[in-house]
Amino acid sequence: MSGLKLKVMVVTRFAPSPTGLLHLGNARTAIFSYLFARHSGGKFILRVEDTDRERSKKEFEEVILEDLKWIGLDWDEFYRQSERFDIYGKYIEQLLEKGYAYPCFCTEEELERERRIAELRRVPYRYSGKCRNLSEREVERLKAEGRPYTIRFRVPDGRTVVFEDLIKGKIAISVDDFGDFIIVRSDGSPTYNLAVVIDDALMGVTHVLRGEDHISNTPKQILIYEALGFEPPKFAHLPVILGPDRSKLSKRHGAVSVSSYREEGFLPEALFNYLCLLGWSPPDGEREIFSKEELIEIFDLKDVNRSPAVFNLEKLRWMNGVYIREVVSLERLYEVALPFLREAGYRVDNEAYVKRVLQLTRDSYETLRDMVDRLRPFFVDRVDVPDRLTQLLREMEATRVFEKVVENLDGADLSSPEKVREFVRSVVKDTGLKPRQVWHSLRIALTGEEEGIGVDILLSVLPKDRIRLRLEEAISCLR
RNA sequence: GCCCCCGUCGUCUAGCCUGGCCUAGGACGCCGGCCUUUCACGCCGGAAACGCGGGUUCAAAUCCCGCCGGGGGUGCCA
Repeated sequence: MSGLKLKVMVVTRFAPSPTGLLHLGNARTAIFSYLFARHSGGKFILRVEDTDRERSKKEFEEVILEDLKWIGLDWDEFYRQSERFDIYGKYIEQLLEKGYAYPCFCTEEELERERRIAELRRVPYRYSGKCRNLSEREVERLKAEGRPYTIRFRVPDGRTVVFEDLIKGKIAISVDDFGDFIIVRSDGSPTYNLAVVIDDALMGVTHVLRGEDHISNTPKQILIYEALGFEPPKFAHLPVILGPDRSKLSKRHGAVSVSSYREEGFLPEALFNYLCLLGWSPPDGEREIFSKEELIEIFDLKDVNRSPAVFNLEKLRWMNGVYIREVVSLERLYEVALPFLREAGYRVDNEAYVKRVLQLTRDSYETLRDMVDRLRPFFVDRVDVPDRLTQLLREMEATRVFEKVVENLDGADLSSPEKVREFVRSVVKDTGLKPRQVWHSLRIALTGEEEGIGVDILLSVLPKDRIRLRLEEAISCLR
């Protein structure tokens, strides 16, 4: 602690609504908010925005929290809006009393009709203001009748709200573009625009980082801040993430949830790193691989791009490969690989063996899913050789190779890939066959496939009894 | 339709603020070569961009204007 900074502590928050899985775009927003807070030694708050009782689901909340933790985020405070309704109630009263808001008895059908008419006439839709000036008596009467009502914010006429966005710069929006908007639903629950303002103000949020799809909400919120007598925070609207067709990344582009990437065998470190590079770039140099700690150190809003970025799975895959082969420790790789190997039904009780295999093969797969396929020969007892390849073995006179190997197996030193190559060279010499033929024959008998991991690596870790078993099986099969 | 935002290789981007160092740099992907027991990995090389049109200036990717293009919003969703 330098103790020199007298600035007010930075407080950011991530506010997901539990109406679906954690989307990559939201995950990136969360990451940027987190980095920004941690960079300045500030506070990062997680707040579940579940005011919409219809669509919010507890299961989604659980998965979102799990995904946030998985990707490496931690938070200092946690809130759930559904538990704060009484707080909102107090402020709603205040707005009503001071005339900043009023009850609206228009039904959804009525409003829907107004909207359709506006669309037909090709004019921008705004609430008509029908209930704006209802007398107190009228209001009481309608309430007494039991008519359901919402509460609308009374937007001041002719106002243009201007704010300085930390990423986009100055943004000015006229209130004519939206009109009086609903802040309390007819079931009494506050809408997003109201709850978000009260919470951000009460929680001391200083910087609101969110997707740019929220830009149009910002003037509404600023108006509420003013009506409530709160100081608005700074806003930073992040460009959205696009799919390959340049429309907002969504389900129809395929996997978009953090959990699906976890299931596909991506490492959280790699996904975190990749997401940071979408819309942000390091201030100097051309490096792309950064740890979370480094990102906390160098992250700055001024380096956030203003334009939307297209998500590129190929690059994510590449980066994941970089993490698998050279960034993470063997210990860490073992940790993340184990569940995948287990799930595939592989025998992984021998930790040293699994680690040996991983260390020798880690430079040849980009995801843990790929790894599972790639490592099959290391973890199964026997392999199936398709007829086509059995035929090929015959043509290559493979029996001679296998017999020779089995014959010399006991005395052979197969302790390393180098030693294996030495051994195979002797087999080549003894059989008089071409090196290619020998290697290829061994590959097919040992893996049942024509391509894959290096045979030298395979032979150097595979227990001799398993080598013998596969070769003997191949021999009998060829007879 | 209306409002707002954005516009450098196919994609992510550096450069733009503070014009000249830009014959525009890096990365993914792509193509070619090397390595090699296969596929990968690795190494070497290559193709590939300042949306268009005006203006300002000795000089513009960089500043100004217009156009075009893309995106987002337009909910009793967030």
